[in-house]
Amino acid sequence: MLLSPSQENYLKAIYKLQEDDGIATNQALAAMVEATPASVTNMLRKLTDTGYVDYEAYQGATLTSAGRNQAVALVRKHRLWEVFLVDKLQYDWDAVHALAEELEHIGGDELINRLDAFLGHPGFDPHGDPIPNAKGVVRARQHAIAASEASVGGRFVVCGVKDSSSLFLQHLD
Amino acid sequence: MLLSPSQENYLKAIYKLQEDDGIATNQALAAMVEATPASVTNMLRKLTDTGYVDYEAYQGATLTSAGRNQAVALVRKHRLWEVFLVDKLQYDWDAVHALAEELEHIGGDELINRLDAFLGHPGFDPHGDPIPNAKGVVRARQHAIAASEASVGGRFVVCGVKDSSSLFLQHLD
DNA sequence: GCTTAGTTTTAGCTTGGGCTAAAAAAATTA
DNA sequence: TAATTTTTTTAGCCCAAGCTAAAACTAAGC
Repeated sequence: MLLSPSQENYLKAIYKLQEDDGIATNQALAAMVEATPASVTNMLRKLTDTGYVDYEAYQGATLTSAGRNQAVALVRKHRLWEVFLVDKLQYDWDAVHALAEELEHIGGDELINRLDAFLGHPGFDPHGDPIPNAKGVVRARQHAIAASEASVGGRFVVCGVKDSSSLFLQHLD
Repeated sequence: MLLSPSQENYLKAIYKLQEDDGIATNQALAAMVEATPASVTNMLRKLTDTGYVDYEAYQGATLTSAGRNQAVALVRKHRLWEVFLVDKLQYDWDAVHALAEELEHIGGDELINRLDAFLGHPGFDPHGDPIPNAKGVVRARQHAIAASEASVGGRFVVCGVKDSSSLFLQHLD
C-alpha cells in the first residue's frame, strides 16, 4: 500500500504523540499536522481502512505494527537527511528541519540505505536524536538527563535538544 | 508565485518540447506529463493565468520568461541530483532519472546552490547533459556529433546520450 | 472546395485532502 | 446528579488535478 505525503505525516504525528504522551488525541494530532480536528477524523478513517491505524470514535488513535514500521522508517529518513544537510551541505542545525520534512517523503528503502552508507551509518542526528537502523531498531540515547536536572556548577556534555523550533535552536547558538 | 510539483512538470515538459521540436503541442505535452489532452488544456489555462505560459486556444503553448526561468531551474535541480545519486550514492546512471524527478521539486535556491557547491560545481550530469548554472545559463555541449554521423572506423569519445529510458541505458552498459 | 481525419476544447464527473458549522459525546464543575 | 464546557464527529462544502464523452476546430486528401 502506497502512502501519500499527507498520510505519512499523520503516521509520524501519531507515533510522536504515542511516544511523548502515551496517547494521540484528535486535537493534538490536528495541531501537529496543522489541520482541523474534523480533517483528522477523516484521515484516521482512511488510515484505519488501509490497516495502518487502530481507531475507534472518541478513543484516540494507535498505530498498527504496519503503521509503526512506516513511522519509524520516516523518522529514519528524516534524521538521515538532517545529517546530510548539516554534515555535507554545511547547513546550521537549526535550519534543516523543514527541508528534511520534504525530503523524507522521497524514494524508498534503496535510496535511504545508500544515503545511510554514504553518511557512514550515523547513530544520531544533528539534534542528538537517535537514528533507527534499516531494520527499524532505535537505540535509546543513554545516560542523558534534562538540563533542568543538572546540578549547578557541574560540567556536562550536551547530547541533544528536544525542541526543534528554529527560534529556540538559534537562541542556543 | 508558488508552483505545485504538477505545474513544475508541465513547465519542464513545455521547455523540452520547445527545445526539441520548436513547438509544444497539446498532444505531445499530454504524452510527456502522462495525462490526457483535456487535462493539459486545463493546466495551460492556469499557467497562463499565473504568467508562466503564453497560450491561446489551438495555438500550442510557449513559456514566458518567468516560465523559462522556472524550467531551467528545474533542469538544473534535476541534473545536480542525478550527479549526487551517481557520484555520491553509487547509483548506476540508468537508475537515477525517476528519483531525480522527485527530488527536483524539493526546496529552493539555497538548497540547490549548496548541493552544487558540495558536488564541486559539475558542468554535466551523468548522461552528459550540461547543468545550467545558478543564473540559468546553459553552456551547450561543444563539438558533439551524433553517433550515427560518426565515420566507421574513426575513434570518438561518447560525451552523452539523448534517450533517458532505463532500458536503453542498460543496453548501453 | 468538400469531406474526412485528427486535434483541441468544453462540459460534467471523480478523488484526495482540506474547510466550517452544527450535532453529539465525553469530561468537568457546581 | 445536573449543568456546562470541551472534544469529537457528522454533514455539506471547496479546490486541485485528474478523467471521459461529446462538440468544435484545424488540416489533409480528393
